[in-house]
Amino acid sequence: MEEHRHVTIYDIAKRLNLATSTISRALKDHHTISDKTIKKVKKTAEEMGFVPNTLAAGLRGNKSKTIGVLIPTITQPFLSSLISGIEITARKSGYSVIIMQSHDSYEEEVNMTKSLYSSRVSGVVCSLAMETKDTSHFQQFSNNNIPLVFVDRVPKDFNTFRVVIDNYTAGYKATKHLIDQGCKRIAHMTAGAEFGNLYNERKRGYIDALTDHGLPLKDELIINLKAMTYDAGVKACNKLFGLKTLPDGLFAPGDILAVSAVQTAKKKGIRVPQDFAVIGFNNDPISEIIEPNITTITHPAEKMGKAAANIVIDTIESHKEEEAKEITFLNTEVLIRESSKKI
Amino acid sequence: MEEHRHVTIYDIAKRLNLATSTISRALKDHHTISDKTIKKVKKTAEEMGFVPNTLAAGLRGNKSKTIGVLIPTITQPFLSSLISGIEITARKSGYSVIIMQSHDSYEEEVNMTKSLYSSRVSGVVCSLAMETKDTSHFQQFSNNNIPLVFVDRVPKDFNTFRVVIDNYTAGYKATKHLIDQGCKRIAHMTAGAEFGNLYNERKRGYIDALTDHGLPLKDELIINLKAMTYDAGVKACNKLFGLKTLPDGLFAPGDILAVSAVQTAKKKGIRVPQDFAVIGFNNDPISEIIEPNITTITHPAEKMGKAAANIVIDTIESHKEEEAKEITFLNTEVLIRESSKKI
DNA sequence: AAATAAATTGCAACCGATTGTGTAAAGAAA
DNA sequence: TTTCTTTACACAATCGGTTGCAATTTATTT
Repeated sequence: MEEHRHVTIYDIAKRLNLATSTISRALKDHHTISDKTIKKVKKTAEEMGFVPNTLAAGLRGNKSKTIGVLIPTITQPFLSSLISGIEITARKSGYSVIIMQSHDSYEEEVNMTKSLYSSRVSGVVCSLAMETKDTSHFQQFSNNNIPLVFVDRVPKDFNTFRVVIDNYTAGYKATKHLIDQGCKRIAHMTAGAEFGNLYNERKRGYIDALTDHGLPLKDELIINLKAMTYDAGVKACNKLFGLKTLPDGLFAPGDILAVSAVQTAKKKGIRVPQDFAVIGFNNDPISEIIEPNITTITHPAEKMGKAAANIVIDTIESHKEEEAKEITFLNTEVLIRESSKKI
Repeated sequence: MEEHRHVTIYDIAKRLNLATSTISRALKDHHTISDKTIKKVKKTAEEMGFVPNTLAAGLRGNKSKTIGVLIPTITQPFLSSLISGIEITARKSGYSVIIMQSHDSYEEEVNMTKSLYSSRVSGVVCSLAMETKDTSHFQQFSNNNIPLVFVDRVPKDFNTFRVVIDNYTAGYKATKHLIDQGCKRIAHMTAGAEFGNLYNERKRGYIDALTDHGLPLKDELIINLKAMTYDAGVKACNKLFGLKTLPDGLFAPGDILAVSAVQTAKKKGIRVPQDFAVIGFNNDPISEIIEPNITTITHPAEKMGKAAANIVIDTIESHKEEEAKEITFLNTEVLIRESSKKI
């Protein structure tokens, strides 16, 4: 195999008897270069098969036209859609996307922030690992003017951009929907106190909705899960279905949990939605395939990705030093399907 | 906000009164540097908050410790698992992963290969876009000694590494399984002639299995789909269920199609598996959640990703010029669940 | 103690694009 | 024709690690 050497602007310069600076400028339509030269340079570059070396450009400018994405895992519908949104938006503006999975480990997350910084990413989009309770490892980005956007699972005490849904309101709406359907004993699953306070917020919404509508809050109906998995959901349901008085509704803060509930109920002969109305969260693909279809709260994953990427890019390209680090709230909706339709 | 300046090896060198070359070598435990110096340098680097600039290193060495991943889309269980495998393996060896989605567009794919080349990725893992019929845009990698591995949807006439499953055998096994269950009229869905000959292979397996077991091959039982979507599956099933003699089995080359078949059958009052046995492909999460559970062919996505990444990394680090570009076959299995159990 | 070998560290070019500043050429105004 | 502008391009430093080779110091041998 012949060792082709990469074609550089030096090669073009030599061929055309021009300076490399002229080549560089001509290739990006700099106004100080004549049209004639620009045309000539571009043509020659094309002919010679020139492909710019972004490493060199990045080194010089100390930025790489790259967005780092740091998330717990990509094999999860919500997160892969999120990434998809980021990638599509980034690409439109000529940015590449580097992906790293923390697998919900704090230690990995810390290492990965170092890697990303080391790669001189132009910006970072992150959804925090479950384990993370301290975000000082993100300080290096803020300190060096690298835009940082947290998505979905965000820290509460860190001054950066955030793209989220209003989990409190979503939780409230979900619960209210069940109440509207006539449910009186609505169960809820949640995750233990966590740093990114997403499940706590949903739970707050649940509690307030109950209270506002004169329903009692029963501890036995709130199940704390360690993991948001199918099996954990089944276990929780078995506990619920073991109560003296059964619940007549469930607000599950994740579709996979809702699915496990629907199926566990079926097995016990509990009819969904007649005896037991279920609402999930996320609008995962499975929620509209399972039978009965699951009523859920939409979670605009791809939109959130696009929004996050746009914030990163805008911040980079606006060159503003001190920026207002706003929180972007995206809208969620109750997507009514069969699993909750009592009326 | 104060503009922190990145700490460089020059800063460390100045502080310790050493040459930058010494710093550089000390940081990577070069044998010509004394232990004392190494320790001193590392300690100072740590104190000063030094983070190596991989762009600079990459520029010098003309490689970026980055693996480019070019796939149709990441929001698909098989592909996101594939990426996950790549990312995990890459990371272990200190490589980053850049993701790009072609969205099955040939034009996008071409542009993305340019981007990847421009970023001087150390290697590339790719699953071809549906539209792609010509792979000359990948030549730039081969020409420049950048390892290229195709996964799953691979070209047949391009001399590179490939990581695949044996689709023919898988198709054969799937069909054989239905035959073993007593099916006599087995339907099949497939995709029109495509470049990455994956569905054709599965179909070949289907045909040979029928033939080998003395079953007639009926054109009416083979449905050609344009897209492998739920809706396309429903439509195809309606066609099947409109035949004078109904099929008693279906080999769907994707779980989503199998799901659509199971549900369509249910609606028509056709019992699965008693009247109609179904086997899918991929072992997508949904296949074990839907009721009845779907018998499927395992498709080791994460393993394939790991294998592909390992090939890339091994090739880079072995520095071999002329390498045998083998095809790696990963194993698939029939995962028997309820949707096919007639006996 | 002299000489040779071995262990350390320094020097400087290099990767390739970018960009501030300087200069020559061409055109306009005086 | 001379001077002042523009216009078009060249020079050279720069980004920050890496690495071949030279130089210096230290250790070992005779």
